[in-house]
Amino acid sequence: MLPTEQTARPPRSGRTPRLQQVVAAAQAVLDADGIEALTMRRLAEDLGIKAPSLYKHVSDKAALEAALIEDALFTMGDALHSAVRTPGRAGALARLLRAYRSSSLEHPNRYRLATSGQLRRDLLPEGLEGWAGQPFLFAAGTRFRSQALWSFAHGMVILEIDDRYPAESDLDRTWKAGAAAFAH
Amino acid sequence: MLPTEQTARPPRSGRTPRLQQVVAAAQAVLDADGIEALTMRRLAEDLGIKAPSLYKHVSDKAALEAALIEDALFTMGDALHSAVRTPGRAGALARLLRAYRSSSLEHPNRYRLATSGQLRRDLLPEGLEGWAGQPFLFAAGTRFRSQALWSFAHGMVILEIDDRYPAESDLDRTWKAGAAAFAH
DNA sequence: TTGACTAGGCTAACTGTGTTAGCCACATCG
DNA sequence: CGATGTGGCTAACACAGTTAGCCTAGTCAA
Repeated sequence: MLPTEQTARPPRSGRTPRLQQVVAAAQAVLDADGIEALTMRRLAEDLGIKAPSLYKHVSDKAALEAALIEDALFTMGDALHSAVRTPGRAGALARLLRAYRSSSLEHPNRYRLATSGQLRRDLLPEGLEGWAGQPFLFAAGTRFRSQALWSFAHGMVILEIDDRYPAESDLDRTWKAGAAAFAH
Repeated sequence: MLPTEQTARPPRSGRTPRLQQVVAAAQAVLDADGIEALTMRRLAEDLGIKAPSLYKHVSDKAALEAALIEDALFTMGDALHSAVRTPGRAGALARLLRAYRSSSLEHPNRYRLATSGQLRRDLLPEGLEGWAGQPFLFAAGTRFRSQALWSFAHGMVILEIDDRYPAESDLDRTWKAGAAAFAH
């Protein structure tokens, strides 16, 4: 998600049907029980096979996670692009933030996987990150405001997912305060 | 780091001398080679003992990590408090952000450990988080602006640590853009 | 001085993790 | 018919955290 210059939506990586089933099962585990539950043995069991058989379809666990990250970035990127595109230019920033918040909190485990820790860019479609972050550049004007806005949005989401805000927090109002700050 | 009402600096947790040596060695591993290098066997080896002996001083690996997190939050909290206290109220926001950025990037592995993922609050001194985040409330005025500002700062730092910005990014200017947005 | 207790080490071993080597059954197709 | 590719299997390895049980040296009270 690095807002740079104009980038087209990159092509999805090719997957065999069986691999697609494996990735789908992995995503189900991730969504249901979190990344620490996503073990090769658990995944294999859900598929009705044994763990070593997974390596007929995936080279690594890292490659499997990269597939999940790819899907997450495509889904989120689509949501952000459509949020920024829809009506007119006015209000694009608010719509972008709403879309960012809702699409990330809808699948918190996917979001955390896709946006935390080091990213194996060599396992992802080239340009995917840049394309997904594109809407921020559109909504914020300059590159710097775009990155600052993204930092704010990511901070909000990841801190909420990781349960870092006090229980009594009114995060709606915090989002509004941030949006107001960046609205000029 | 949850800015709420006024909180005093909590007391450090008590540690036996030997435990303090263990924690210090763990911090050295963390700083040098990252959290994934911090294994019980590696830590024991650095101390010249065997892994099971560590359990004479620490109940869990989680408790060990909690000790590292505690130290990180105290260090960072002190830096933030002193940044906000120093001269006058004017410019407190800019000084706070500078202190946040520099003190976190000074020890990126500590910062990531302390601020990412679920926090075992039951293993930390009560009130530590709130005290450490206190300066944000002072600098931002309202609770909501405080949380939004913290989200921005955390997003900036963690995305830089995790290498999520494009290589050509001028993060100085991005920080300035964010600071300007929150300055009103 | 002796005995109890504590601190702090040790080895052996268990479970769960990712992963590899090597084998085997079946389908497809020249 | 036979070759080849697909997709399973078992056995096994290295390394993770962790536990049980044992041993040694020091401290300290009776």
